[in-house]
Amino acid sequence: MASVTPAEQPPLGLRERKKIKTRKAIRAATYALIEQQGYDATTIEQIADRAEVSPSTVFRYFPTKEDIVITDEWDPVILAELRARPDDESWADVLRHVMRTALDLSLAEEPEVTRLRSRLGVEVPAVRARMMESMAATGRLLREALAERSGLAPDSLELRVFAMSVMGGLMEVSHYWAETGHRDDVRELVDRALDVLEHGLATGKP
Amino acid sequence: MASVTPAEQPPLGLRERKKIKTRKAIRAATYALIEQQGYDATTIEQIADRAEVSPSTVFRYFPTKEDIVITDEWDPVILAELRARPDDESWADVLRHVMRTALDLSLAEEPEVTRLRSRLGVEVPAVRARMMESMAATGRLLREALAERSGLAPDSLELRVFAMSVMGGLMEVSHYWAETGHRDDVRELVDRALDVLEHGLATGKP
DNA sequence: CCATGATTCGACAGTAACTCTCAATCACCA
DNA sequence: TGGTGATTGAGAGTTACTGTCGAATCATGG
Repeated sequence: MASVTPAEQPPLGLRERKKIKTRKAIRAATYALIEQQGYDATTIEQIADRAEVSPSTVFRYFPTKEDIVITDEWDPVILAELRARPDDESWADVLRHVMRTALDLSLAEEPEVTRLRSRLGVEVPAVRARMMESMAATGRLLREALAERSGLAPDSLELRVFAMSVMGGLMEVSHYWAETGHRDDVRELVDRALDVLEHGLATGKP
Repeated sequence: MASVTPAEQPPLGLRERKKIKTRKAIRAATYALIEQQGYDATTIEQIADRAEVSPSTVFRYFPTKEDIVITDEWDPVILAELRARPDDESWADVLRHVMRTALDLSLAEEPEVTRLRSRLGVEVPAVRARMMESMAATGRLLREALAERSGLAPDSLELRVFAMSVMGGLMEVSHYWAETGHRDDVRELVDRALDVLEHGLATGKP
């Protein structure tokens, strides 16, 4: 695999490099503090101290406290992956593939963070809220892709409902994963979820 | 119809009556202020003033500002309706019926509020977040009902995913309704959404 | 190598949502 | 009517977040 990393190759100036470093420092500080104190008990001031920046800088990098936790850099990757799938593949298979890629990357790069994040998604309402926002955003991406694939208008009620229902289902997978401490089989969970989304509920009664 | 109103019949004491009045006053004040100033510009203090209570009282009645906007009293009604449907009805029909009842009630009782609420759902992130929370809660109700109906465990991944995906789809209907100023045909929108959720996307290609 | 212009940073002040506490008031019941 | 427990109001405190303003830092052209 030829460099499957989040971002860019352009020769990045010193300024940019510093920015990335601060960004990372803030996120690392946040994760560490949350691990040992919990989310609410962790204040922006503490984060700033630990990351060796001023509180104002923290806000310059992340609009809200929740964003420090949930922001990641996979969206462009996902989008690319989404567009790269063959035209005749069913949406479920496309999603299966895309989700698998995203999960693999995320789990490989920073496994504890991935877990912590999904745990916070169940435990802290504010974080959950922010996650749903970003889920809705991804839903909009998804419906663009599905529009091309299905020939439906991207803003038709049908497509919108469909995309959001898929995202809702996938979000539930994350919660389920966090609640029932399953280990590495998130991907299996995703597969099962996509089966449900594709074929509907397999009820006991016919 | 014999009194299809949110709540109770027991002879309510003066204390209870006052509580209900204050609650209503706070909500009314909030809606009025938001109509004329917008959500963010409206502070709790203003709401308290207008409702002729103290700010602390406002917080006593509603945990957050968003709750003042989105709280309603239909959940018990919905739940009852959900359980009352015949056993052999398909989940889609059950939902169709329940949603229709809820919408009819809500639109009949306070049409402007219903519209405003769904508008705020698109415009104000915090409100949207709170709506999704309550949507998730309703999703849990839904999956209880679906569990009885389908024979699946209420906390099985499959059922959870299914319920949340349905709720996601329905939430999108509300957003769609708010964005495209459709008039009275929310119910038609719901019908179309449920068709999608039941049968999947009707794509252009076979 | 230095001046210039653009960013970025830290410090500070301000707002508003929420929390807690305590004393005063009020509805209910004997 | 007097006691009692619930409800309220006032106030002070915490914290996330916003805006502004010089100072410091850095990329760039001469």
